[in-house]
Amino acid sequence: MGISKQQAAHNREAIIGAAEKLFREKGVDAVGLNDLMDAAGFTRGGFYNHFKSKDALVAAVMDKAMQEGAAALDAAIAGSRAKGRDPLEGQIEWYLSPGHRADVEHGCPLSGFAGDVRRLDDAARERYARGLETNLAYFTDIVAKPGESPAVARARAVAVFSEMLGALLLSRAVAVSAPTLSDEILKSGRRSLRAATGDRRKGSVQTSKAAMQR
Amino acid sequence: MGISKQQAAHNREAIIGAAEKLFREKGVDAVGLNDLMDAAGFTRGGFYNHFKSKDALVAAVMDKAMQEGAAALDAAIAGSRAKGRDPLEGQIEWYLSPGHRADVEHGCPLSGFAGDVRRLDDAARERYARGLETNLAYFTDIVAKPGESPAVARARAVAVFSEMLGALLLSRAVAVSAPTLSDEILKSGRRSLRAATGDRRKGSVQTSKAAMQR
DNA sequence: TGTACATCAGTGAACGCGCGTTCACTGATGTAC
DNA sequence: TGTACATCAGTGAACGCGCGTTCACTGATGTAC
Repeated sequence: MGISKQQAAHNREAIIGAAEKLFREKGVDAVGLNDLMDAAGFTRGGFYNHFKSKDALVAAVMDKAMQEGAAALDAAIAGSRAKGRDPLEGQIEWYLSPGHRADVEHGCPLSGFAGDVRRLDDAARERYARGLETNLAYFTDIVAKPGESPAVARARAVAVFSEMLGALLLSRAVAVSAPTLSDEILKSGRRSLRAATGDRRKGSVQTSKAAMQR
Repeated sequence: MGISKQQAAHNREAIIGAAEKLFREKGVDAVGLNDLMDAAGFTRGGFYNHFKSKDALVAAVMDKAMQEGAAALDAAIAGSRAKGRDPLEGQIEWYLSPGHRADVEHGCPLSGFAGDVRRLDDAARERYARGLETNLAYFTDIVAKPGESPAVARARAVAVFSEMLGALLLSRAVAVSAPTLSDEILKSGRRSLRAATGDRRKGSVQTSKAAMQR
């Protein structure tokens, strides 16, 4: 079964794609290479033509997830600005929505892998940390208030994102066993974050312009 | 090797204790019954004299962890009050401390199991949800401002705890690969929560109420 | 441009290993008389 | 109170299974001439 280089590269991406989906859904440990290769449409043995080991795949998956996450955030911010809406508000509404709670697969990778990272190997953990750093840079941008020092904006970005991620994780943790509580967590998070960031909008012309530049 | 009923009950607790430690540290999936029974000081086979299955053990461990967590929180609140200190501030300082970040084993079980819950079986998930509910009841108590409606206090409790848990999880996720960022997350969380709850003492009830309602 | 051959992605059986669980066995504990 | 026996916690070998990984093999692709 000879295969063109182009096709091979395409197949490699298919494996990473299938892995990302399964890893987020079931956890890295719980997904076997057998299931994985089946899902990607190949037989077990071919895996090692593409990756040195399962750990190497995990690192590649983390890379892809973080890159996609950053691209999605970037696009969402640009979209909000194009419509004259506040990007931070848009993020909060989406992040703490029932839709995002249900869609671990395509949602924020920082939340999707939050439970696993601590136990993954060095390469994967490093990529996660880099992804978080990128994410916080975006948030520093969109939480900034006019005249605020970068350090203060950054600190608020960290706090805001912590609350978003914490609420989403707790909400997901009890989504099946306590759906009412799960909804309540999302709702309280949305309200609290809206209140904590809402005063930013008054005079936000300056903000968004400044934010655009950096 | 006949054994007294008392000794047997004691041994059962030893298994649960060893399991709790290992589950939190390595994750439920990653701990085999072999390792587990070794750690508890017994041979593999005896496990099934005490538990129907690994899932049954997981539920028992979750029970114990949540019970201990609630007891510790209760004691900490009582301690703070006895010393005339603010229990919420005490909780925030402890929760977002480097010590708690490092001590997954004995720390807050809601954070320790946050990554695993979604994938555990019904019994374990239910106990986690009940533990979270208990925890939020305590927090509603300690975040409450004079004259505040219970619903508003509850919403703030959920938001405050979400931020605490999110910051702790993110901090732990990058503790090895990005220690500076990890420290920064704890620090920003402490500051943000102190600021958001500090006005409670000065009795500026009106302001915060208005802020929460919208 | 056409032929000969090396490359290498994909196959599927097999490897050793550790998993969760079962089992026959043991012997002190706890109970019935 | 003393004896006879059922109970059941702990033992350690064994079960089938799926894991991550290796391997010899295949055949179309890509390359050298």
